[in-house]
Amino acid sequence: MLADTGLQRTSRLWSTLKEVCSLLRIPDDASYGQHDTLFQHVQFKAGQRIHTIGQPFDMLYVVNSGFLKTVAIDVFGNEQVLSFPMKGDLFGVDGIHGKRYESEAVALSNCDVILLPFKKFTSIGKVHPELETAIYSVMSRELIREQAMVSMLGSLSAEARVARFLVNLSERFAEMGYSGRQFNLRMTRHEIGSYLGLTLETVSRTLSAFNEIGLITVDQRAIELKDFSALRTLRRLPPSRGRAKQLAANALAASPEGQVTAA
Amino acid sequence: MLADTGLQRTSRLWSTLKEVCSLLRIPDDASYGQHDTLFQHVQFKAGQRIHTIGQPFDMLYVVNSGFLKTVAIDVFGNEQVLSFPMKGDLFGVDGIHGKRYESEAVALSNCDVILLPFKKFTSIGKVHPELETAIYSVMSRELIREQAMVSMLGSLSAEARVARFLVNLSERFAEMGYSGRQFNLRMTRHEIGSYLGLTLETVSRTLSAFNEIGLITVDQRAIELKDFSALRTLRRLPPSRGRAKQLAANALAASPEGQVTAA
DNA sequence: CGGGAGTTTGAGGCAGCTCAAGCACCGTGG
DNA sequence: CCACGGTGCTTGAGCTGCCTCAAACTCCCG
Repeated sequence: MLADTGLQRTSRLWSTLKEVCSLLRIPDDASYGQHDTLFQHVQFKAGQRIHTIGQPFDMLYVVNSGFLKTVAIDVFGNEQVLSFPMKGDLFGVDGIHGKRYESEAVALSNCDVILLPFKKFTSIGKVHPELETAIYSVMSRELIREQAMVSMLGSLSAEARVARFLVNLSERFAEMGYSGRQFNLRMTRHEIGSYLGLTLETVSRTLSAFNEIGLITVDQRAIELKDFSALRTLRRLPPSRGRAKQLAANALAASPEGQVTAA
Repeated sequence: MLADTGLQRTSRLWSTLKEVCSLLRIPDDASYGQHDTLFQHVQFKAGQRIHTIGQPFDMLYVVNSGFLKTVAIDVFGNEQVLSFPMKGDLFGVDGIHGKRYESEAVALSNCDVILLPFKKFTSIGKVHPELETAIYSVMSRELIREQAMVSMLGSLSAEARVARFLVNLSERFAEMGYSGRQFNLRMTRHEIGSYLGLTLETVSRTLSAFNEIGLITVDQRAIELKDFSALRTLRRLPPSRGRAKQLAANALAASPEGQVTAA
């Protein structure tokens, strides 16, 4: 089953339905307490795969701690990062339809992941109508997330994408009880670029540019957000000194022999 | 069956569960026949809105005939086309999570749409376990579709996106029993561009380029696919349009009547 | 201390965008 | 019937944001 994809020794930790729901930010229901079903935790080390493309689907997964990425591989063999699941996120949903996972999930750090055997989970849903609705709700949430990604990739500039990425990360960290101002990236520039539809160089340059104009400070993986609201609303960077010079040079080059513009 | 793909004026007013499932391409189940619940059809004229952003959610929708678009509107008021639902497609799913629709759905042609009151629909799911699984499956399918979009927007060139768009459309038309070779686009260049993360000019130019090198013929909304497999595997057009023309000319020069000089 | 993976930065090129102009199509009203 | 206006489509020309290629630097780990 999971053995070949790097299953670590099974932890002795188990979670109740109530705990799982709380993790997933699902509205609680008193009746869940009655259920004595326990869900198993599994530990993964950085780099290990939780599931791979084409592997038969039988589980959903919820992140209890740690950081992961999910990756699609297109027809031409290119990897594309689809999401960075972290505490409270559900993944594996894309396996439901075709009975096989359509993406792969990789641990970016040591992780603690809760297994939700799909059949078992949905059968509990029949006993607890609230849970069933909640499952639909979580899947809907995932869909909305993907729609937001599509929207972002379809219309935002590189700077705006990176800015939103930082803001989203910050909010996630804050939700998890960490600082939303200072944090360490868990992924490489390459992975961020893949996620945002940019090259790693563009990501690096954009972060450096944000750093230069005081929106953030960045040192390798360490990030500090300095101007949250500017990041939030950023659409396009103001002309840099370099670009300003360039524009000024162009303007000067044009004016001497050019016509005088009427006021 | 519902195979009457004809005009809306004679369309049926109600469908059985069995018919809805068949439309959705959900594995059938004999027990559905027992259910006497009927689902209402509603007709929309081109341009009419089925639901708008922020409107309270209570229904899912299935397209019985006609063509629609779903649109997100981002923070800055920009429209972004998210999908082009057509016969057999489900939409409205993004409303489940927040109890309000996150996107709006607009009819591109006259449409016949089946209403699925969410509460009623899921409560039937409790009686028919197969149906419940099927609902999960359809939602999972939608998620996979969005993932594919993200993947496309993140990594493919303009030409590849347009080519895939045509191929996907073609396959959908074929599934619906129409010709997959010749069809009319139901959406504007602007809408296609928004969907693919391109400008309308780029869409237009790309279609013209495909036309010039013989992959398709295009005249306004009328499309004919000439080289399906080339469209399928197309990654990037030869370097520039100029050179593309050149190459096309060279290729044609090899065949008898192929003497073509660059314009 | 050496090697590999990740990051930064520069220089230059090109795909796709912007701006602009003209054409095609279609419904409406004279 | 045609004139007319509005919407959508095509095509051109120029620009630029992001990519590509390349080199050097940092950090980590054995």
